[in-house]
Amino acid sequence: MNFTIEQIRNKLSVKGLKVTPQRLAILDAVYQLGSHPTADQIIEFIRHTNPNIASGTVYKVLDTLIENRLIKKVYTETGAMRYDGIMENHHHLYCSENDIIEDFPDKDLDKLLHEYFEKRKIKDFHIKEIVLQIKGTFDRH
Amino acid sequence: MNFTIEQIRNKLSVKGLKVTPQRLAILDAVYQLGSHPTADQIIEFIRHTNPNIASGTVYKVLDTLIENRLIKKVYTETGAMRYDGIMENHHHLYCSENDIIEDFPDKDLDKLLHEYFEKRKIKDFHIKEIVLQIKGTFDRH
DNA sequence: CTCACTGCAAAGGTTTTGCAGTGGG
DNA sequence: CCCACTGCAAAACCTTTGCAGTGAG
Repeated sequence: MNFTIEQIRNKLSVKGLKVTPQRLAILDAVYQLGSHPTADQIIEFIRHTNPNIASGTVYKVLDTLIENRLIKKVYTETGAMRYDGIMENHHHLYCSENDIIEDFPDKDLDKLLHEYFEKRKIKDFHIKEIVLQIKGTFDRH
Repeated sequence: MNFTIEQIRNKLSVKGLKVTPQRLAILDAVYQLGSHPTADQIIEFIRHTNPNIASGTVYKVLDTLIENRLIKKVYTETGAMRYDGIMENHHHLYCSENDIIEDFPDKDLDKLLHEYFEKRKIKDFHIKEIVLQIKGTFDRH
């Protein structure tokens, strides 16, 4: 996931958000860090180029980005929230041994699930999104 | 999910755990409360019969129960962890509007997924468990 | 120029930890 | 009896909040 600063600037503009150096840095960090960073990892990463950023600001910006559908939260096993810059539907491989979460996009699987739930309606429930938590272990890493 | 105190006592014994009033109360609370209580809800529930229990103890006992595969953690959107007494494979309906998490057992779906991943092997990853996060909204409630 | 955004610091909520004392096997 | 478990209180975490000051549009 590589976006230029110009592309990131544009993503913010399109949503009517003010383009601040902090927002650029944070969204860039989510993209560059890739594998579902925590707020803390984002702060760490940003401090290299942006030493004065406040952690409160990072949380506020992350919330704003979520509200504007530029990033997503990922539910995790540990206390800390993680953030995900990929907005296309995809699933997650969880390895509890080393706390890794990998992306698992699979169009065929999405199609299969869609067809299944077309037939198998859930009473009184309207599905918006289905995310698989595929838990297991990596053979290497 | 209704277990007698004797059954709960037995579940603990089988795992080689000491049967203490606190552990009985906590496991009983997870079963009785049903829909994925938080630690706080468990403490609240237990205090009625067990006013002196320490919250630290509750967290320790919950960890012990998880290690011994008597309960599971449920990943959630908010900061707080939730606990689940159903050990059979099942999925979850998430409604973010009212923070409800409902169980969704579905053997046919499990079979479908199992067959799918028999064919569609994930490189270097060994699947232990698949849980669907089915996100959406309840029509009533 | 103005209002949304940032920095700072304090507070809030949840979970963990250490240690002395207790009770289950 | 002995070691695992509990109660208590402090601390560690992560995240939110309020407010004064700043800067993007």
